Amino acid sequence: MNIGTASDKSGLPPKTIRYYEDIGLLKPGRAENGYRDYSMSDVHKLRFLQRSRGLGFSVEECRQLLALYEDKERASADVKAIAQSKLGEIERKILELRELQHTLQHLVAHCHGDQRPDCPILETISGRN
Amino acid sequence: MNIGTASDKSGLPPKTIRYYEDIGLLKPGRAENGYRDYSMSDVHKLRFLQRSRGLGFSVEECRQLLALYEDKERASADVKAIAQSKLGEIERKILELRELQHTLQHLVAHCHGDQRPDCPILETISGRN
DNA sequence: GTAATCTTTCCAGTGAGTGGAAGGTCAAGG
DNA sequence: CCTTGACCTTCCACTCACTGGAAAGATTAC
Repeated sequence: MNIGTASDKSGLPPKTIRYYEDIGLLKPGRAENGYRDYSMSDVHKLRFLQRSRGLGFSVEECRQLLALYEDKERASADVKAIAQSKLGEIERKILELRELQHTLQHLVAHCHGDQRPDCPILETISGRN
Repeated sequence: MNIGTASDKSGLPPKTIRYYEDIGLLKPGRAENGYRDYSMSDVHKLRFLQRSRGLGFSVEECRQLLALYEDKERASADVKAIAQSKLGEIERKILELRELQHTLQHLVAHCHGDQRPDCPILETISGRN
């Protein structure tokens, strides 16, 4: 199938699919006319990439995951290690996000919402101390 | 203080601090010798940038967030509106991350982490379950 | 006094795409 | 058969938010 169909089936834009080929993630066949020709197996890999990128894995991590996916003798310990390190990152991000949420909530709570320019929280945070 | 100290205190690399100056996020003073000279107020802004960037806000969004601290002449109603819209974004980000966290936690919990070839993480990513 | 460690500027490269031009191909309608 | 429009191809440039490195000047430590 052509790249457009593969794009529809995988959820990845054609540009991205070509980019993934550029960086060696998958090599589809070529039709007589020079068009890329995607097999169902290629589409499965594209979907795999689409999902794992969406889970926050970097392209390099996706390359590793894809290799493990393709390798029937893979060790699931490798996959687990990658996923666990991602979990650590996610947790840190959530904690930081909550901190920022707190800061902004204070800001909003103490903001009069009228035309007066004074805002005690702004003054504090902008480093008067 | 010099850029190195500001870097230590803010957690941002000197390169990034200079970049933020380049794109007009903050303009430190200059010492006699031409070195950038950071005040505590500058350091607070840098720390704020460090946090908000780490949470997925774009530099343009950070510019707006920073304006909440800097622009004391702004009608506080505007300040409040911007802060509240950012709060909405933060909440959505937290929810998204929690979903991702749940998915990955579930997958890690069911992954044996041994040499057996079946791995629920890969199976899920590849979309057959 | 000299070596190590800043700091400065500028230029180039990264990751992960995205946009657009110039041209080749294909299926449908008149 | 011809044209139109939707595809497809390559290539080059651009994005964003940095990051690395070179060359040169300033400061600090022994």
